[in-house]
Amino acid sequence: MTSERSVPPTISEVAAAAGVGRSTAARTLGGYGYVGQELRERVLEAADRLGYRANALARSMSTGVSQTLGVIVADIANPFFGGVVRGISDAAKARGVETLVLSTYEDLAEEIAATNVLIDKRVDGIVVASAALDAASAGHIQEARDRGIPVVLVDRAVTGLHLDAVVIDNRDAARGAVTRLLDAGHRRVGFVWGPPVEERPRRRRELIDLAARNLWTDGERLQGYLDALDDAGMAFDADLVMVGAKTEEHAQVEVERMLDLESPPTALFCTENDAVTGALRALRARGVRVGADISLIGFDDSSWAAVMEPPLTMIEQPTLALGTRAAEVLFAAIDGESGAAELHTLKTRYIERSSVAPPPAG
Amino acid sequence: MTSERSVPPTISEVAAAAGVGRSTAARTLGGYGYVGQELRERVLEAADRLGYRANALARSMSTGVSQTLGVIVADIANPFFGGVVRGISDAAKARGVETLVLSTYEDLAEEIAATNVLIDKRVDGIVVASAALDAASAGHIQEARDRGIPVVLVDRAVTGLHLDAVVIDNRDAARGAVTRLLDAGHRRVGFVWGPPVEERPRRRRELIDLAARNLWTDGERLQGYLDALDDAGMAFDADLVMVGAKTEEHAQVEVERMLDLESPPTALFCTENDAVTGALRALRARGVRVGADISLIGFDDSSWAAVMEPPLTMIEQPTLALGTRAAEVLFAAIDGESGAAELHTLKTRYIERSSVAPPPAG
DNA sequence: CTGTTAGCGCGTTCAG
DNA sequence: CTGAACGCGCTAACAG
Repeated sequence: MTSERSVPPTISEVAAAAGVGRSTAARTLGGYGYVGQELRERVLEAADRLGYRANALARSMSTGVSQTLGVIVADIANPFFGGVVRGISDAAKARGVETLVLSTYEDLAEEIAATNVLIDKRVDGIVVASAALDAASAGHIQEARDRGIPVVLVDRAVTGLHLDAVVIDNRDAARGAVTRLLDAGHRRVGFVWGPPVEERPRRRRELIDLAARNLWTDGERLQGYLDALDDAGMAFDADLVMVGAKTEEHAQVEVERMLDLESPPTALFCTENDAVTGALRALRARGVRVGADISLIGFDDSSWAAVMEPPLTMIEQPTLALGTRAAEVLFAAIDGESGAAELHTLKTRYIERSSVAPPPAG
Repeated sequence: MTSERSVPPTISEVAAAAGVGRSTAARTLGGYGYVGQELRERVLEAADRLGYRANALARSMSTGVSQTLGVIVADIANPFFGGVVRGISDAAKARGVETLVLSTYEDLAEEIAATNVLIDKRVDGIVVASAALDAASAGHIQEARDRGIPVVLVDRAVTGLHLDAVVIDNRDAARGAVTRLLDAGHRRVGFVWGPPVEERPRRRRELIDLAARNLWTDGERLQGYLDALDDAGMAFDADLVMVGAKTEEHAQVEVERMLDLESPPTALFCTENDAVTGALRALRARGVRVGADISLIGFDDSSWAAVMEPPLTMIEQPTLALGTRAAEVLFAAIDGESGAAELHTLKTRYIERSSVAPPPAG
């Protein structure tokens, strides 16, 4: 029976128990200012005996620092963001800072609400993978900045926002992957995942405009796809790009549609994990064999990709590094050491396995 | 140029701007007590004009309620916990409460540190998937309780701790899965994943003791495996259970070892996602075909399991429900509506696909 | 209905 | 080196 009390002891109680003034106790327990050897020990002993634990809330109130940073991502259950968040919180923990994570599920209204919550909680900084498409829809981010809270973007830069951003080389990665496909001899390469529009853009120009007005990652990857086509002097065929809802189910629908074309794709470039599984469902439904009848390259490597039949060639994103880098940039800003806003681009890794082969003869 | 100030306006400033007393402003902005129609509007207008936003820290200090709950899991990047956390934060958000997530990576020391942080931040409640094996190593959880912070366990109950816990029917699920394998005619069923001991337990009794002294989930699943064997009147063979590090790599090593036995398993029961991929690596390395040469059932369904060749039969865990339920139980405790500690068991779902077949003839 | 007053627990001058 | 006194921004009794 330790008969603990349900209300935690305050620093004053510790001081009383130790027979010293409040501020002497505060100084030793807070680790600042001068305290004599003897009193310090008495305070420590009393604190230990009473089970004293500083009230972080009260401390934050008077210091104005919460030792907490906020992270806003689309979906914490997505392994990609899981990795990013882990990277951030690892870096934060190393600095003695906690991490508050909020999910928005790609909803801008939720993102705004999340930002307000973080502002209200007086976090020391914010890392956000924003769903905002441009500066005009990023007022909430501007507001955080105006209130003196440093913000860094991760995974997705927002065009027009003069802010630090940590992203990967989406465009180059996509271009490289599609080029590999082209080099293997493919002339018909399907692009799987977004943009989320109803009408299929028929002209190259429309598609580029669309890319520019879309989520950073999607747009960049689409541009990379077009780059590769350009490099090879090939025309773009609207029928080979997926449009509509970005879900596994719809990816399947779109790939099945492509397979039914008169001149179906002989290779697929999938820009998301769910795009890969959706495409695989379509291939299975149509009895098309990966690596033999069709080639495939996906984004977001996962352990299962290596045990597929055949093992899938994938582009791996440095999720942890994305997070730790974002945290570093944020800490620099918090410490007032940051200069002009910068775009930090991390490299992806092309993992070659067995899902790419020359197109079937004929 | 909106020329925002970097220090946010306080409620007193709003009151001054509106020409009313602080508490009138506080009452309208805080949404409590009576305020006249006209003054209320003046306050609202002033607050809006100044861009007032309540300081949640200060509010928490005086109310003693932080409107925040803490969640401690092993690894936020693990899709399983990702789902649980999402379930919790969805339920929390619906209640206007925020969620603080901390990862421990299965390290008890980290878990204790995380608990202390949450106590210091005065969260209103804690949900934890604890790595503690018994009440003796769960002192930190007791301490939170002693300080009046409700705690509910999720995914893993801790034997000896008189606390609400929300878990799945691990033992039944394992027993059911292994029974299916046995019913299909298999006599040699390998158990893949844990316990993490050096020496392979030779007797059934030792294994049961081990199960009892291990992580809740692991132990229960192992018991279920033994149950199924008992039901079928079959003897347990120590060579068919994996021991050692719980990693994908080691699972591969252990499965390869099993395949090299004089009498290798004709079926595998994998109790984790990484156990499945590890096992698949081993099968690939040995040229053993799933569904033909060997049957397999895994835990933790994921979208990729459905597109494997053949599609994998899996046990799906209700991750979101686990989270929402844990949150509900926690809220009940916070509201003082909870009775005696209870073990809430959620059902898993057996998803039959094509990785189970009769053992090969011969 | 409204304004005044007193804390919440801690950090931080500022005399002693 | 120590302790008293004030303030952070807000809620909550309390009179008016």
